[in-house]
Amino acid sequence: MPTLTAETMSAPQFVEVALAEADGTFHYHLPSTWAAAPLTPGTRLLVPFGRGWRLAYYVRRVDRPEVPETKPVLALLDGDVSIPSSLFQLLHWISDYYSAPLGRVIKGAFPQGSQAVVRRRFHLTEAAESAGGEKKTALQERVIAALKEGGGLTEPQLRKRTGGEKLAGSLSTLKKKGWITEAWEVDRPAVRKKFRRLVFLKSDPAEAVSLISSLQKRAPQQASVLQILLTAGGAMPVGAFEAPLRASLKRLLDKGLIDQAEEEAPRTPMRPSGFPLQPSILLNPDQQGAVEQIVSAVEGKTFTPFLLHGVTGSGKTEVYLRVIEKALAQKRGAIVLVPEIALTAQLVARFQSRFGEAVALFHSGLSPGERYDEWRRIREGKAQIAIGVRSAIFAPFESVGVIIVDEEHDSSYKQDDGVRYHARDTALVRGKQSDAVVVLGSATPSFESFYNSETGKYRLLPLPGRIDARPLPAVAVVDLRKKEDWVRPFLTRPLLSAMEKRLENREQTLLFLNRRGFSPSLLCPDCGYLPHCIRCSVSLTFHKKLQKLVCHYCGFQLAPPTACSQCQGIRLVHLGIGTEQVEEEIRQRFPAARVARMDRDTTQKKESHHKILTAMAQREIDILIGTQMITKGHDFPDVTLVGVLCADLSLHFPDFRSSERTFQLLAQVAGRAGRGDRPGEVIIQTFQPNHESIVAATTHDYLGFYAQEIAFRKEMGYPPFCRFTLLLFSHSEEKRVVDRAAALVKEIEKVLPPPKKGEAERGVTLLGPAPAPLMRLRGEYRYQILLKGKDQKKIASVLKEGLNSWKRMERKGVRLEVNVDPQNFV
DNA sequence: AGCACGCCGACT
DNA sequence: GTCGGCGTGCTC
Ligand SMILES: [Zn+2]
Ligand SMILES: [Zn+2]
Repeated sequence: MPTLTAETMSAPQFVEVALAEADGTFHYHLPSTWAAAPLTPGTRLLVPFGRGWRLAYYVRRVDRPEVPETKPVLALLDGDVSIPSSLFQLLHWISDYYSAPLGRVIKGAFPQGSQAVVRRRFHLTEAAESAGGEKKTALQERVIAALKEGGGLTEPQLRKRTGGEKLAGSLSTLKKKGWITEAWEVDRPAVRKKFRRLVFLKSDPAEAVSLISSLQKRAPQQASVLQILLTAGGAMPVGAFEAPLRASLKRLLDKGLIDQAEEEAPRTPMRPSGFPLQPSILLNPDQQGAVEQIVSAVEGKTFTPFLLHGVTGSGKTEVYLRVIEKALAQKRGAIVLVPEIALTAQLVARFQSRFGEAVALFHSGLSPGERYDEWRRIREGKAQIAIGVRSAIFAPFESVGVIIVDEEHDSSYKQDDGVRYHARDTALVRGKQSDAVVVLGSATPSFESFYNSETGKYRLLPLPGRIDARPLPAVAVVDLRKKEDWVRPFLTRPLLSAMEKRLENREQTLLFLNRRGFSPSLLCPDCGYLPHCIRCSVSLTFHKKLQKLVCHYCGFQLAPPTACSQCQGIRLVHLGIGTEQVEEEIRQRFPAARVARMDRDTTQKKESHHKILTAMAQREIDILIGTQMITKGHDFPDVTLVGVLCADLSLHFPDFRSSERTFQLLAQVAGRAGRGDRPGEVIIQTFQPNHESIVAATTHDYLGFYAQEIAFRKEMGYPPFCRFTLLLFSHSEEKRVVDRAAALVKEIEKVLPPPKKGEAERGVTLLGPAPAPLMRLRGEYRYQILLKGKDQKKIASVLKEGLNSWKRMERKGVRLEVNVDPQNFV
């Protein structure tokens, strides 16, 4: 490997790069011929690393490397995509704030699969042929056999052919013995531009016409091909010609009468169809006021955060559309973030009917190719609006004018593994970095956001009225403690009679239960035993259709036992209820009704989700039962009754936000009732009819609920009055986890800032270690510690020191994950 | 991620 | 004694 030092050559160029596979950054020198290479941050490079090659991301130039000897960058691996510099700034912030390796953050900002693949290929050596007699393990034998048969193979290819999960060991042994060699290679990305062949006329239309008539007799098919081409405007993709004409096409090409070329054929996500065009509606005064304020901020091109607080049906979307128009007029991009389950065809149709091709779409249903093409449409300036889920915050605009975060309170904006960023908070930072306007919209804003609007950090824009002044639905509470009202499990007299009325009137009912499956556990009443997951500390959910007990955390499945495994009792009973059981009960109760269920189990297939929604819209369903999924994003004008079967479920989460979440959920569900011209009714069943979340939901009183809860948060010193960072330790041996967590706590305690003068509490306090609410997951024990403080900067510095200690400490294989601003404490 | 190195208990 | 698995640190 040619290396050089600062002394051996004149003015070498040094660069800092980040890798997705190794934390930190590394320094290399550029080949001297590249000195003027225009590198932009995020540019992908091939570098030597250890004994192999890696893909690396260019970060910046450095005057002087940190290490005495640097290796040279080998090649530029940039394909058709690059990251705009304004976005790179944001990636830096994410890496820093969420304490995630920069390389991994950068990797996540590129469309998946669009990167060149750097890997090694193994070959058999001569020595291996002559070393037949030496002893080898079975896996090693299989590797050799596979290589003998298949020539050079990559690791995934070998894995497939040998069935070996743990190949690494065998490969390195074989390599050491000199029986196999490896060669590094760079392969083209799996996701690439798609091309199609285009044929076109070489002559102008007049000449073509005379050509056609001259061919008419001798070669009528060729003439008709030319005619088709002429009619199509002179050019057409080969694929658009019917098969019988292809031969004539080829003859024309051979004769040189027409020509062909390759053209990119962009893959576009399915466009929703069948929705009525919504004309630009007249704004009510509140909407008008909101639009004016936001638009003037957009014109000012300064970072301005707004909180648009409007109940469901208050016309937030129309406000968004107007604001986006303004940003586009300024030649700046717009990003619209929407929670996954709210990103419906209905919403997309609305944006596309207004903005057409300018809309690029990002959601989990796209193929990698579609995602890549949509990404490039934005990068190349062909699309100005990115609408999508969490990761759409990385839309590669050079310049963003407005970022909208719809349903900003939704917890799906927080990524819960890997780089644990919060898209709403990231949106605010991107807005600040780009001098853009950020609009957070919600009917039930997160307390953090509403608090920020009270302190003046955000500008509050209330939309108090519903369009057409439709009243909010009447909400009734049914006390589940009154067992005399129970007709069937979780189906009470008041709810059933309200449903009967809807069936008579040919109106629709939504039943909401936040729990899928048939029953959340089986119980042996003789000994109290509940079947648990073998790898997680949760009971197994019974799925009737599947005839399996399923772990909702790790997917473990078990055939349902016929007898108790502890006492052999055979009277196993279902404890609690899930949507599957509700569906069964409802079908029995209302045999004539058309019943459907929408939850993760019934929407596995790609189009099933859409099918249910369409059936619902066309009134082919009388009663729809579902989980969270039914609560967002669709207008069902004929739903006049919403039943919440058990409102308590979300109250039991081990989380200081559980009251807030429950209220938000209930408000959201209630918003599904009465969106047409008929008034809606909501029935909430609960064991805690006096709980503040439920009381507030019955009166649609966000402000009252907020006032009460925020006082409680203040008293307890919970967010928004403090910040949290959660550290999660995990390992299959419980005592190691406990021990290592305690050891780190000891280290962290040394660096906690002292209390301010006159205050009892330190600037950052540490809670734990304590078992995580889900103490075991996939066979690993989990303990956590929580850092708490008013000043995020202080928490961050404690965290940094803590992580430094962790790096130096004995870790005994225990994993540590950092979760800044955790939303999910399980 | 992949590799080398050092440590420690097991075993020819 | 030395083999092998585990844990740790390093890769520019
Ligand atoms: Zn039993
Ligand atoms: Zn499990």
